[in-house]
Amino acid sequence: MTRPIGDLDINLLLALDALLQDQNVTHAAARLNITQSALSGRLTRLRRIFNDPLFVPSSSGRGMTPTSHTLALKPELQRLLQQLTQFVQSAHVFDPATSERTFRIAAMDNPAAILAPALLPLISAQAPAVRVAFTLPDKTQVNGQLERGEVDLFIGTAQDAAPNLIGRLLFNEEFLTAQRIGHPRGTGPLSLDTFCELDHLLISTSGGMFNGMIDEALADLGRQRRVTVSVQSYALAPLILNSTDCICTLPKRFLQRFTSHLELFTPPLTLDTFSMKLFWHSTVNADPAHRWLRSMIFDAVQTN
DNA sequence: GACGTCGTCTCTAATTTGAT
DNA sequence: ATCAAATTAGAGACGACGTC
Repeated sequence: MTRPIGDLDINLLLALDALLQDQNVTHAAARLNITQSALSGRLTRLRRIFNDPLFVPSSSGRGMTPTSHTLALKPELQRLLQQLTQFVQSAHVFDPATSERTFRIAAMDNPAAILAPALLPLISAQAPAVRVAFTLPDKTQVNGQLERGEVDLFIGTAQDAAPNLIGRLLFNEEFLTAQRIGHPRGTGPLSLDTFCELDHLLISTSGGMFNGMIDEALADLGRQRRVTVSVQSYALAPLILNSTDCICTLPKRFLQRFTSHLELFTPPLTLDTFSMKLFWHSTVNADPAHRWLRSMIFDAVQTN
């Protein structure tokens, strides 16, 4: 009965490989830089694991001859050792040109829309076989996903990230108001009165809400607006603005992607700015592949 | 988290065994 | 007698576990 592979360690595989090369315990031990006795002990353990003598004394009385079982193991052993060598090297080296790695970035479609157009050409130029998956973050799950390695990076605000994550500023963001080109109310900046009279589109990332930070800012001024459409996805906003008379107040960098269809102007009230940050877990901080991906993202932000 | 104890494993050096 | 492999004894390293 063969023993479970839990008894097997890499040193035993290296011993078997050395014995196959030298077919002599003393010479193989010298190759491995251990004593003949130590290699003899390893051979004993290999024999127990494989339930086979593996090597028998040569008829000449000098050296050991591999059994047919050992010779059958040889090609797979060499493949295994080659794969182990590559596995160890891959932990220290990341080659974008040959990597087929898939990176997962959790980001709302606002920062994804800002980053992806600049980021993806940078990545494909250096790493043609690398794949990137942008996923919508579940704020209750994303910290655990980062810790478990299910997500590589999270792009969001500090309030959405756990304090133990490593975070770096990507950009500071301010708000602009957008309306479709040809809007019946005319062009140019809005007065606060007109702003409050028009229909508004609101993006509710949690879904279904009709009030947000802008409504709170208006309330501080003793004013209110009318939100007639609430959507959960940023991607819908330009489409709806383009086909209705709604106006919408959204992050500047996002809206600037759609200036061919939308007219943008400064909102008629003071709104807080916010910081968009990149977050990752400390377990991947030194990972060469992660470092490369983070550098790509910071480069992409610079070009925005 | 630091520390001590215990059991297991692996090593070396010395010795034994077996083939020629 | 010589050479090579196997075995044995003892030492050290290491992990698991319990205690503080």
